[in-house]
Amino acid sequence: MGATKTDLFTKKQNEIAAMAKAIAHPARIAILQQLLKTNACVCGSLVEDLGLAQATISQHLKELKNVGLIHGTVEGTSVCYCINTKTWKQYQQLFADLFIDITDSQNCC
Amino acid sequence: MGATKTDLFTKKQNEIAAMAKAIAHPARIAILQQLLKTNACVCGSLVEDLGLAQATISQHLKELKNVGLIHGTVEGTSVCYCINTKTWKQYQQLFADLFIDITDSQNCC
DNA sequence: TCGCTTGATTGCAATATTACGATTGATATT
DNA sequence: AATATCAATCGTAATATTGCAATCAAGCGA
Repeated sequence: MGATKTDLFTKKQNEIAAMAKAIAHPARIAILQQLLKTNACVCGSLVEDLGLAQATISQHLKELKNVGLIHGTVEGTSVCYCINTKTWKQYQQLFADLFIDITDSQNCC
Repeated sequence: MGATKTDLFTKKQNEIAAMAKAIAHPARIAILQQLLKTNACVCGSLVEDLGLAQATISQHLKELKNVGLIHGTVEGTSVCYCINTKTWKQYQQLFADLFIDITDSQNCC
């Protein structure tokens, strides 16, 4: 017990859940918004901006990297992060597909 | 430690994260898709469909109810669940806003 | 009323997540 | 080479989530 029973669900369902989990934390939302806003790679300045410890930020960045939403390139001692446009568009599409248009008539109770 | 430091983030960021968390589990995705597909309220038959224990399904339904994505009405001994159209549209809008269009030129590294 | 069915709740065990201090590895700078 | 800086990783503690058996509560039919 305790672990999600992924074998009961379709590959797609597990995939959607994993993608949602990646953005299911305010720090990761904040990181993504910061990357969108500054357009460029803010790298380590995210630590000052967010107010979390360096180790914690690094952990969140790793998760975002794992699902491919961002990628980082080493620049000297610092690392530059930015949105992965391709994956970003996939997320856009996936959530649009999930929250498909629904008519009020479908509502039954 | 261990708990999310919500006070560090904006209300909106916490809200988005909470919404994402609500759909960050394959069972809840499966429930929503089933409700969309059958159009009507499948109620307790979700238990047979998904293969999880009744208590577990009930718990997931409760979470979906908590964020307002579904609502249930008692019909005799059974309970009829369906999508909450209003909240559904809010989710649709919120994720569309988050995954805003991005141009490849914004990509810097 | 008495059972039967349905679904919510409780209590518990297993696992996952969040957060951070401390350390490590890599690259600049002096 | 010695030192400083940045970010990843390790180890650990606290908290959250997942899942289920068992129980509870409400409505229905005989």
